[in-house]
Amino acid sequence: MASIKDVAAEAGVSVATVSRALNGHPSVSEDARRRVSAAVERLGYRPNAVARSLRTDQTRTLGLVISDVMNPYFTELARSVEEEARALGYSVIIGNADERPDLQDHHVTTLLDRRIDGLLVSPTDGGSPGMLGAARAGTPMVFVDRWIPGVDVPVVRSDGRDAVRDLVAHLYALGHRRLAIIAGPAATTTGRERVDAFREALGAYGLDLPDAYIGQGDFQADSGRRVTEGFLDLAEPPEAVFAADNLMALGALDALRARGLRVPDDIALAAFDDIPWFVHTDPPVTAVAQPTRELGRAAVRALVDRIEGRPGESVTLPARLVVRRSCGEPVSPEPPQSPSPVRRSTP
Amino acid sequence: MASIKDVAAEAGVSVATVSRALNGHPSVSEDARRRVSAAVERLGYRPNAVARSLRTDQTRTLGLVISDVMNPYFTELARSVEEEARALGYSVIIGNADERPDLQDHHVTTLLDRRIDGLLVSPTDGGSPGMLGAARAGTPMVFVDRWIPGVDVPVVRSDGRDAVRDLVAHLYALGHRRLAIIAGPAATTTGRERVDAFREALGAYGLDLPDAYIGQGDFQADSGRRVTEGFLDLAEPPEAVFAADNLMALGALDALRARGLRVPDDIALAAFDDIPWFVHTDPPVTAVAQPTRELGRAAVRALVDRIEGRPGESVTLPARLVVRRSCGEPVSPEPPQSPSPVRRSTP
DNA sequence: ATCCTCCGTGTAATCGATTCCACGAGGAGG
DNA sequence: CCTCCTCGTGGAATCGATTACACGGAGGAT
Repeated sequence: MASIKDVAAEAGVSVATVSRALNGHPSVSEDARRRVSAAVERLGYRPNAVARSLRTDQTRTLGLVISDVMNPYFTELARSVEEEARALGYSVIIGNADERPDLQDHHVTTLLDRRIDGLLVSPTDGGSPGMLGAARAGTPMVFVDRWIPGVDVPVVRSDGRDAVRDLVAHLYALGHRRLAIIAGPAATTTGRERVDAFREALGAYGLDLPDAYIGQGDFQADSGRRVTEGFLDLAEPPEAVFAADNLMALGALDALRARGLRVPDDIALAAFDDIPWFVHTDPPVTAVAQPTRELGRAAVRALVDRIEGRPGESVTLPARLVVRRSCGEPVSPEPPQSPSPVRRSTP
Repeated sequence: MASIKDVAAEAGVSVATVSRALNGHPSVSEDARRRVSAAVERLGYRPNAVARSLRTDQTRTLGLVISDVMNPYFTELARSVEEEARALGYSVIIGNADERPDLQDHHVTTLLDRRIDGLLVSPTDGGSPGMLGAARAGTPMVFVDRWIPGVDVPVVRSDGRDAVRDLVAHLYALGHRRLAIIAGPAATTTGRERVDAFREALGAYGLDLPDAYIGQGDFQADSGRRVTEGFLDLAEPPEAVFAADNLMALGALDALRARGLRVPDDIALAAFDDIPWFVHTDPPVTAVAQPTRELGRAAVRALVDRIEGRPGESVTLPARLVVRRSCGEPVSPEPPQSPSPVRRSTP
């Protein structure tokens, strides 16, 4: 592979001039510029990004450590992150943690060793030593989707509280009273928040959320299956099940089908995170949709701000309820705008 | 960030000794080794992978340029690639080409600039200049899923011919005679092969595949929708539609639903590439399943073989038909093993 | 004519690792 | 006691870029 020296020799100038010509430095004569371009062309020269990174101490690369790539929500997030990063002149290296803290740590370490310019993380747990160390050491960092309380890092996420309230209103209107939730891991913020939002919304209707109706899942399909089976074995099974992510909803659907139960006639189902396939499941699944694309873009912008010395702010975007048929036939033809009886201030 | 010099100073030895100690070189005294470890520990030192790569001319990184990450098939492929690579001590940088040749080229170039050790590609088109150049220049490279004829690079893929024959047999047994296909881009091998396999299987039943029953798609949901609408507008619409990938099947499902058609009663549907969601669509979709995980692993092994100087062989794995309800009720309780009347030699 | 600026260019230091080569100490063998 | 190895170690070159600094020449001001 041709190096800058070869180009210099070919163009009959010094490496310094080649470098300057290539980087658009002003003080290079038109003549030199042309000869360099010609030499580059002839040799098929491409600058070695590794050498450049070593010298400049920047890789123009972002690390993205994601909880689970197989989850369509995160796939879409990853995609929008890459898009926005590319638009800003950065590459992205994705690490898939598979909801495993040890893998998450492995990726964080590897990315840091590669001297990425900044790190985007949706933490699997309360924070591995490697990650906390990086945050403390001042590596530009932004949490996306999930975050770790007490760590001073901008957070880009979506707030599902209103949408969950809309969902409970929707379920209530359809006559459901015994509502259960398949929760995510308590170690994650999204795991806890969604349960809290659900309980709070229930409270507004005078319903409570007994422990038996809180199933502990791990954001994977299998756990959705297992928890749902537990619900069905209860003396008084729930009338509606809310899965805290789309994969667990898939598992729940599996379990219900295995028992020969019909949705929504025998039991209602809703999910957090909307995905294209929910339109085509049997029945189409009512879900809380996050503005995934915007989340990814906002996260990248916040991170690049940090990298380039600007503040880099936290962003919270609202989620919204998408009503389909899995909780019962929609009551009215128009989508419920905000049917909750307990209004929040909405200026 | 602490460098090897800091470690050397802290341990009271030279940088050469630190390097040797860290890389398990034999001729380092037990004493020096201990002092280096202690210094590393105290400083929280991590070797700079960028500097190491520059010197050793290897990054221990693989590039994966994928046609479309949002396609669950490719997501799973990417995941298994990363897993196997990690097991072999490599990292993976994924580039999403989004079925766009220009983006594919962008990623290939970027990855090459970063001096990745090897490249895994599922080409979007007939081969962009950058990619062909890399192949010619001797960059270790392996094609996965799709390939480019005439380029001397190992190919890891799955052969759907038998499975497509099984599918046609299945459709025939259910009484369908007018069979159409939503094809992938003719520029891709998988796009062409699946049509060829389909036509060949049809031939075995004395059926032919008129041009009107070959819809030109691009492996994206929208094209599946569009092509399906075209089929339905025909004077004699097909009785069964075979989508050459899962996303186009999703689009087809959309279009059918929009027209108020029932699957499989009004029209049958099948897809290439099986995904978890097909179990839960309405109706569950009959599909040709590729051994995706094995494909990813085999591809990485072939590539690493090349990188490390071993031959690196092409691999072709068989796909298999998974019958569900979207083509009609399965005729027999047992899965069709190979119901095709035209037997191939199967020793 | 002299001095000062500015412009274009080249030389060389630098980034953080790996690794070739040389060197001194110590042990074995003659 | 001398020579020859072996072992552990350090000095310095090297990878391919960027960039501070120096320098020569041209042109303008005095």
